[in-house]
Amino acid sequence: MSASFVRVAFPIPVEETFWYRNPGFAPLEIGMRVEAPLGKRAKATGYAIEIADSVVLDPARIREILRVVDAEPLFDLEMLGLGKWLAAMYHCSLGEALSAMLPSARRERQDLSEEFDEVELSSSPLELTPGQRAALQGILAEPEGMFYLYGPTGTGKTEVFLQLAEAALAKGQGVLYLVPEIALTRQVEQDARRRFGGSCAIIHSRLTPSRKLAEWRRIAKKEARIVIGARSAVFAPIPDLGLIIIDEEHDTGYKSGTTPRYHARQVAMHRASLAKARLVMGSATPSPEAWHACLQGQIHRFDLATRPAGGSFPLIHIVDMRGREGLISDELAEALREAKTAGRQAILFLNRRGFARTLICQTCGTEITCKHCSVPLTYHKSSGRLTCHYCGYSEPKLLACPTCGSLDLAWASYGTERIEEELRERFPDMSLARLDTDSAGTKGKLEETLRAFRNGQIDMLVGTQMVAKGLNFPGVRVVGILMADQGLAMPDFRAAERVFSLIVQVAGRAGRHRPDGLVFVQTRKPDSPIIRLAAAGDVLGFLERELEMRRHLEFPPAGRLCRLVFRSRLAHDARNAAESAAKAARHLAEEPQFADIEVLGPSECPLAIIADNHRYQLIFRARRFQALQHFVKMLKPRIELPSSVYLEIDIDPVNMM
DNA sequence: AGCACGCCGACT
DNA sequence: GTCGGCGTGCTC
Repeated sequence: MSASFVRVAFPIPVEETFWYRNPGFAPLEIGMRVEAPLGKRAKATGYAIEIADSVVLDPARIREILRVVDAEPLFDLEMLGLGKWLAAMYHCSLGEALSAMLPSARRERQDLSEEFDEVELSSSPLELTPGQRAALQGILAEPEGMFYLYGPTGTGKTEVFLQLAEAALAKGQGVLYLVPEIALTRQVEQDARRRFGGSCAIIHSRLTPSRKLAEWRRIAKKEARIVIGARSAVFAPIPDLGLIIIDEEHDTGYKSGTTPRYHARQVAMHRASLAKARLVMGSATPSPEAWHACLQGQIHRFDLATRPAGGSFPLIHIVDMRGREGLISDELAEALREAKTAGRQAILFLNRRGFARTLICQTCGTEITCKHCSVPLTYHKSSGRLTCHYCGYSEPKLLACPTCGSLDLAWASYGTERIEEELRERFPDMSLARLDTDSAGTKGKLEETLRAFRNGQIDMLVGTQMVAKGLNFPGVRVVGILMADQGLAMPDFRAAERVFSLIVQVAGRAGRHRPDGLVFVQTRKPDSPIIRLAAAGDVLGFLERELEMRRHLEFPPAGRLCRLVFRSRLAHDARNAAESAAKAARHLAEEPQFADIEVLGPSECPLAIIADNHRYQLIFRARRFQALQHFVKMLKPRIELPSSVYLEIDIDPVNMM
């Protein structure tokens, strides 16, 4: 029997895959990981993607694999196909694609003991509103396709999702339930566990690798039939997939920020269509992309309008903060006191953590910025340091301006820490907790804060986006949105979309169970159409306006974008590479087949330096996605990069900074 | 990516 | 005179 050969894809930014001889110490199948020498590296872990008895390659060049990592394959041919699709779609290597899809544990987990907490299977399906019933029946009437549940917070999308899941499970189908971030898996997990017991699996990137692999195996073996997870769970190996749910569809957490920069919604669409499964998305503030697809008839939309828990939509006031001192308006302060008197609670939202966004020299105007990134440092009073929210660099608080030596340094704007302090001074009799990534710290503390707030032991919760998403607190009457226009001025065409959905989502925290919610939108831009539409809860108005603007500018969904970022320690290298790539791109775009392609740039990225890397960008815009993809594919080998420059390719970029 | 080779500055 | 900086080139 001749020695067999195995083709291996490595998670490196290189298109090629590599053949090795298999000495045959352990059984080897496609889908297993192997260790092998690679170039000057003694060993690297890659994925077996093909096995053959012979190869057309100089035998002298072929090396042997060192070890087979897995006892059972991690992926089958179907998943391999998905990996190839992912690599082609997002212009990365197959190994990089597989590495993003698969768990990375070095060894199989031995003990599966702590798997299940005892759960009572008490909760049964709830009575549905007419809107919920129409959606459920409408979706179940179609064997496959894409659907959207559009409805304000509290109108019971989750219950429809759960009943759809129940119907799929009853037919023996697997279910994938995606949520935008890890913090939200717990709530859905509890609901689903109560309803479906041990057939749930949880997948997200903060599981330990061995735990993740154990969940992966349970899913592949059909021991778990409903998978709940954040972005990466979209790759879970669910046999007979019948339903994919995307909760909070508009959330940017579904877009990966590292190579491959995939969008879980895009992957889910692809998987659903391959598996002939239903894809059901939902949000109170749909993304313009999804809304456009609804209008085009690609997605079938159902509207939910009433709150089953008996709440009603809150009364929203815009508070003009121009010419006012301090951060809490008198109107809001009064409402906070009234809520306290009535035994109710309040949430204050500010989308910036820390104490203050940097120091500004009052004499020369110098802003204290990060040494390694082109962003202002944020002062954290708890640590007494100025910290960079991009690279983590921090330094002690300065006493004098580094430019002119002036001692007259002042805080520019606020963060949640500073609000917390101001509120403690102003409302000494009220209890207060802060919720952001700094205060969350350990997992236990976050959950303790949330529990205490839910039980009414805390009067006010101050926080960043973390308070905005998915959390359901029955006692909340008042919501204050501080500096609501913050983020609108960002040089990013999605800035309006983000500010709008945040305001609407935060406002939705008020009065979910009682019809007396009060929301204060504090802003220095009370006339901004975005703020006005958000305060009016006019989601349709916003989407109409936004889609009109996107059409006008040919931004997504009217056109599609691809963004190339060239980064290097050396500014001129990054710049030169971007410029020569732009030249090559413009040359290629002259071909008739690429008449649709527009080349924008190169230009410095809005965040010109991150962690000492200088960044230049090039943007391609096209109406036809196929043409754009083909263009990037043709262009890539024509881009010459010095090894000091790294190129990031971002299809449908979400973060334009 | 990661690892070694290779050619120019400050040290025992 | 070397130690070591990180630019460069390659990976079955």
